[in-house]
Amino acid sequence: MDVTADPPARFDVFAASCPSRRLLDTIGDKWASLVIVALGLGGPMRYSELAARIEGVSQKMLTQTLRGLERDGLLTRTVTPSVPVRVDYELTPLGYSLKDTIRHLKEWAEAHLPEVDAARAAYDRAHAKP
Amino acid sequence: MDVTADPPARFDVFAASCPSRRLLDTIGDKWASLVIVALGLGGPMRYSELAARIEGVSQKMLTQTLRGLERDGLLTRTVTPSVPVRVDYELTPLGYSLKDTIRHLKEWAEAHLPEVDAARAAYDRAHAKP
DNA sequence: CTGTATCCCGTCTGATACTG
DNA sequence: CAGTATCAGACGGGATACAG
Repeated sequence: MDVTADPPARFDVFAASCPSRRLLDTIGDKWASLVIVALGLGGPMRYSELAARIEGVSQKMLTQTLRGLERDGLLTRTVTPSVPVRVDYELTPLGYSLKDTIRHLKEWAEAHLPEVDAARAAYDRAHAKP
Repeated sequence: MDVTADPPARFDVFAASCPSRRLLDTIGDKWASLVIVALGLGGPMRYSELAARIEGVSQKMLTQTLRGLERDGLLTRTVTPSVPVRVDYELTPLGYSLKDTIRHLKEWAEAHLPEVDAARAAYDRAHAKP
């Protein structure tokens, strides 16, 4: 291995190529974060349970999201070849660690979202068309 | 104040109408989070400084992002009517508190992104076309 | 310097229909 | 049950031109 070729070790979030952008891709994904929270709450869940629990997600988006999270090593997909088939999803330790991080977001939201709402209302009032 | 009328106090992240979705809209927004980090790092910054610091952001997106954050009460916009005009942006206390939350994300990223990369590589290898 | 206004294309998403 | 395939519409976001 060539030690002279390892610039990616440093993080520069402002660089377009910073890997941290990919984390935001996951966290920011509405469905991905909901899947993580759901699995973090109640342990393994079946496909259909997730579909029922997460309001508004389409079949396509759920599948797509699960594939992405599986690829990133955040959850495992277990197929039981019964009839009909049964597929369970479960967070990996990596997935659990991310869930804890998401919990910080949740706490911030619960603590400060009312302020954001107030700020929005004030802003909209000030900029409303007369 | 009418205590009988406060159902929104409970959070159900799985409900389509949950206010927490709006937090993800902000955090997940690539440019919004970068603006917050940038301002959290070096105090107030001018429009042009932000544009220079945040690699790859277009004029349109920067302005749009700043307006959104201002509306949410996360930063203030101060216009100095000189010639040419000067505009400074600064985090509010609310914005600073969110910055701390984003820092948790950053720490997770630095600690675990290599694992995600490894997982992706393994997944892609396993699913590659032969 | 700091925006606003338009055009426009690629991506994302949701329905719908079909399969192992 | 748990997906895959396909298509059309909505939307984000960049490039460009122009204004206060």
